[in-house]
Amino acid sequence: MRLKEIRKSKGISQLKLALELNTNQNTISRYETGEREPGIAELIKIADYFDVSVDYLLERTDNPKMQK
Amino acid sequence: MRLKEIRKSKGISQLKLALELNTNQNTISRYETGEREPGIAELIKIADYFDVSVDYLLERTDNPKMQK
DNA sequence: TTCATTATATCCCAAATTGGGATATTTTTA
DNA sequence: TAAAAATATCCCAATTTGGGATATAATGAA
Repeated sequence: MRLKEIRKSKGISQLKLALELNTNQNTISRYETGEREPGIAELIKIADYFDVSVDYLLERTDNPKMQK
Repeated sequence: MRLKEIRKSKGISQLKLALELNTNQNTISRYETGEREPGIAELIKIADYFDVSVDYLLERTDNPKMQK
């Protein structure tokens, strides 16, 4: 996941992101370290929050935005 | 997930898909009925097998292909 | 139609994975 | 360098998962 990179580019902390997504800071940390992975619903929440495609979030494309 | 629709458009059975993805027919069935959901690795396997974007698979875009 | 075959859904269960609270560690900054 | 902020890790109960087995549904040939 490109989560850490995206989050940092927006300049927000794990804690702030966690609050925005109604989860915990440790959960975000574990997504970023790859220790755990989000389910689909969470994946989509993250992509939507940052306004990027899931494919981009998963490092499957260089283009951040999904096609409509 | 748009899995059932995509699979049918390719004219293959759950069993054949399961064999291609090294899993079981009942697992595919449950993805299609929404009873269970795949992890990220499986999601990507499915998208790659059908050559569609994860966003398309997840019904987040009308365009099947991801951008490179 | 009926019977056989193929396709799909569901049951049970052990194992793996998850999220949260608490806390430790690391990083930043005053 | 001490306090504060940010991030990582520990433990654990609870949820979720995949697989084997099997039930149900759909297809189609005779």
